[in-house]
Amino acid sequence: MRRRRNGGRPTIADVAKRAGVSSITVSRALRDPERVSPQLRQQIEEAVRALDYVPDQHARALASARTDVVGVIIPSLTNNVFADVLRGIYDGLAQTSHQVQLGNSRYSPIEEERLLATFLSQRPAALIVAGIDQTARSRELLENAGCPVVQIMELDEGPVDMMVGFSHRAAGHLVTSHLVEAGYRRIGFLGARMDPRTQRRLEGYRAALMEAGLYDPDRVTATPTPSSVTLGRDLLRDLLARMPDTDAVFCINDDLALGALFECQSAALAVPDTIGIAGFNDLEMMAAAWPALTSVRTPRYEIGSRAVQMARAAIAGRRPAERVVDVGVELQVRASTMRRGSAQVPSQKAPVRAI
Amino acid sequence: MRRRRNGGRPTIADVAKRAGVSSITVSRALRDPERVSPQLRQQIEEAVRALDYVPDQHARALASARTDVVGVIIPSLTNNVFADVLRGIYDGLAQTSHQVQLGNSRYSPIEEERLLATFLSQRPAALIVAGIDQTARSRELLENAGCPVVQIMELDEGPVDMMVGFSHRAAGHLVTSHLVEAGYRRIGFLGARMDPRTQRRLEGYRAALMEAGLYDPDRVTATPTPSSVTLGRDLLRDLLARMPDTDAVFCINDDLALGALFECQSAALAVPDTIGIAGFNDLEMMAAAWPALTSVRTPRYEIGSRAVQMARAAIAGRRPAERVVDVGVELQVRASTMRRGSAQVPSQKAPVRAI
DNA sequence: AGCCGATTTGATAGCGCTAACATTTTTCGA
DNA sequence: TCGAAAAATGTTAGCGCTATCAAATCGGCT
Repeated sequence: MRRRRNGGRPTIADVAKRAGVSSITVSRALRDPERVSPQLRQQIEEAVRALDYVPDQHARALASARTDVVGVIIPSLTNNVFADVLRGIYDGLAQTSHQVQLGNSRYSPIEEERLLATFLSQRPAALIVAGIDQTARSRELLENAGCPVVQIMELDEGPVDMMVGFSHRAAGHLVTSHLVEAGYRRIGFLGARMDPRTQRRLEGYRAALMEAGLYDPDRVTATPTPSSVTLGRDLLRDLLARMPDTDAVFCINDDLALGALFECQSAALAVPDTIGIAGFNDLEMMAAAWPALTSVRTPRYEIGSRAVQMARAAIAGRRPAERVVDVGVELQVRASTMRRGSAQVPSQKAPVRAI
Repeated sequence: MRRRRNGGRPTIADVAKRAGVSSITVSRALRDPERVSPQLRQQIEEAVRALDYVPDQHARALASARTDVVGVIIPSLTNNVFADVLRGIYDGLAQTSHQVQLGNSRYSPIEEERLLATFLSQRPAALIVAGIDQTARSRELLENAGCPVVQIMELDEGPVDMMVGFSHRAAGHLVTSHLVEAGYRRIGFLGARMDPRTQRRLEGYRAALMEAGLYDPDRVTATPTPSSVTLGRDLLRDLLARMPDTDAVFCINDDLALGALFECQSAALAVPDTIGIAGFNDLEMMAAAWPALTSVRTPRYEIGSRAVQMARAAIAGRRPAERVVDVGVELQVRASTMRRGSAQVPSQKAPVRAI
């Protein structure tokens, strides 16, 4: 008596025998029910239920050189932004037969390249990767991936395949313009990590201030250090030490903005009157802060679910017509940039959309 | 000419031919180098390098009924706590041949059970699951998993296999006792989500106040709603409306604590003098807040990396002697609970360890 | 030298599934 | 009613790897 290696689980042959058909018919009934007569289909379904049959992913992958795995490569696991994106991805894939293979590149293009190579060796059904700043080799790997590829978080003319995101440059421009319109004139910049997306927000900031004739490079405070609330405090303190007349700051993300707020509180600087503060991403806490903090709402969950949606369509052979999707952003103006006596006080009810 | 299904990638047979050995020897050289003579081993390594050979995971899984996949089931992707744990897990597995299969149970035991069944059908090398409150069927699945199982986040007498975490009850007791010692007498509780771990922190709170003769069930404010900073504000507002003389709150997590702080700021209640605030987890922002917020440091990253470490040891057949590891917690006393004129002001340099 | 056990290497036979082609059955227009 | 095309089902042959057992080689000891 041969011992089964798989621990006694029923195989497709068991189902076939019980349903009185050949195993290939079972395979078809499972994979492509349309191609099997209703009669047999029902018998097979019954047998599957009776035996509690679960197909073996590995055998399928080996035989068909295809898998149901969607590879996802993001630069950080702890960044709330990517957590939301991930949630969108997982939710989008929850009721399907797809599984997620998650890779953390830790903001390293080299690590990203390594992960990409590993993932591709497993012939994924699709790939979702963050950003557009892959190494040349990564780009090459993606182009020859042989599966749908969705780049997320950003917007660009030349996607490898598909793309969902928004323009960080435009978003940076949007916030900064708002600060100008709110009456601030000596607007600083607080940046951390300074990954490519952050750089583009800085570009938007710079452009907006140039247009307004208010740009002063000395007000840009940026560090490669990973972002944190504490860092937000430190950066604002530094900036104010160097440029004490700074009357507003655009913070590259909400953690820095929260840190800036705490720093103002500890230094007894009135927000928004002495200093205006704007963040980026509009995490949930921004609306709850006191004063509530202005930010830019980025549709992170939506990016994840749209990416999955596009990937699934492409897997099914129905590549979407629009290969680059701009999900846009919305400026959420709150108390932290509503200066007393400022002429322009946008309504909180009417968020401004970028692009 | 037969076309290869795998897209021209070299197989173990190609490596074998090039190295002048049989394929089984290559297999052994890769899996268990000790069992192959140094001579052949070197030839094989060279061939692997020359051909850029990467083993096919699926073929291996099919042939050996084993995989390198570590299944991880957590209740939330967006909760910072689990993000840190995950990072520990990914880092611990980064330089190995293991891969992570991540499942999000969304705090639903039923969903957890479903995920467990799916994961097990793929014969993982090990499983890491959050919590100890599995359904009976889940528990049964875990007990017959046929692979190492590590339960994380909590502590319990009866682990399925191995366990890494800390006592939430003891931690809740620790913070609450601190509030008592700091001179607070009408100490409220703010809770959200109220999953099993949260419940146990509440138990600790209750026990500590009972011991001090200060327990008042009316000061417990808990809701099944998922936690958020805004919710922290709302809960504190509710509590103060009902029990205006409340002089401190233990918040089930740092988001609620931050919300409580903002609520106090907006209502012009002095922290820590009028109201003391303590949180849980000690996220990075707690130290940066103004005033800095007292919290309990939970070693989340460490839980992830220890879990991986134990799982790997067990996979290698060296099950650790200690099957239940208590990573402990540390009370971080900060300004938010340092009442002016209070006799007892613990030094920030000497955190208190629970258990 | 000769023998035994240990070590190293190889041949064979699948693991559970599906691609590719073969065969049978059904459908339907002329 | 017949025949050709379409639809449904089956047969065969692997996918790339490893478990299992068999064979060859080696070292040490009498």
